[in-house]
Amino acid sequence: MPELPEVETIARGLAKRVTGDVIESVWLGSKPEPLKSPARQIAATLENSRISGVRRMGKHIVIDLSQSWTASRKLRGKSSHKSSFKGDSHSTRAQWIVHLGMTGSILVCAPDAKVEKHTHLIAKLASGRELRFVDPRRFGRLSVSRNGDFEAGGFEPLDIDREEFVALFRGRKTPIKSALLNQKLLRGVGNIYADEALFRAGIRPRRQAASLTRERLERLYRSVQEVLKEAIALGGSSISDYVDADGDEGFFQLQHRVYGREGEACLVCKTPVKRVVIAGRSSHYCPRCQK
DNA sequence: ACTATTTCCTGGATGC
DNA sequence: TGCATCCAGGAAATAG
Repeated sequence: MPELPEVETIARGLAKRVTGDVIESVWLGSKPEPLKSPARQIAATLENSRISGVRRMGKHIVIDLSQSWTASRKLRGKSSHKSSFKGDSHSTRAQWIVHLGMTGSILVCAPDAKVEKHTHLIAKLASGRELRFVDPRRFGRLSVSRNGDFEAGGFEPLDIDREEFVALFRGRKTPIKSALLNQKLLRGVGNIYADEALFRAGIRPRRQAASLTRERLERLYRSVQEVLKEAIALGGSSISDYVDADGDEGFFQLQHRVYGREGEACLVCKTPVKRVVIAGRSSHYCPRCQK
């Protein structure tokens, strides 16, 4: 389940492998697609575009696209005044936005590689390779922004400053766990890292957000950043079948202190880890260490 | 304006 | 062994 550290890892891997390549053609599966933009618009935006970079925003992968000069000519005809700007690709900036949902993955592979079940999009690259979007559970979403102005919602957890972070929870009656998962507040924190950050901060997931003191929230701020940074350094958490763009697994799952450890001894005090359901999400915590 | 609940989807695990 | 049922999760939609 890709959250911020996994998406960061994937985006970095993709950036390394496909930056500079050109998407020559796009195939979209015929079934109802997990798309947010119309299929025609996605294909039209991607085709003949050069990948100028890949980055992460929250849990979204943003693939920056620029129309190459030759592609412009091919599309618009040689008389098009649009393509006569001085070789500056910035004016045809667009974005391909990928949300992996639960089970989505982006693969870079050879064209003769077996097409996996649940492949929804294949982009043929000028280098001869293919970029494929596979998502069995179809919670992932593809979209495009034609003018490159995609906005992902709340604050980046690793960029937000302490005061902004504290202010996020002011007056919120919702459980702190739910607030951490709310992408309109913070973008990129998911179930695993919310539980892990709350454990490190010594806060129970059900605690009403507004009831936390400034000191508690400052500790949570440090915990969120710490856990995300450590996870990124280890390539994310490989739960179920997550692998990065190179097919490598992450190792942060070995560092989980509460997530997925229901009934096991707390690593600090040996009390069995509890699991409760908050907002439909399983939440793990130590009843002794977290108040 | 908020908050809580339901829905989408499929593979893997569990139960009888 | 086989079939049914449950569960996981992010975020949009819906309900309160």
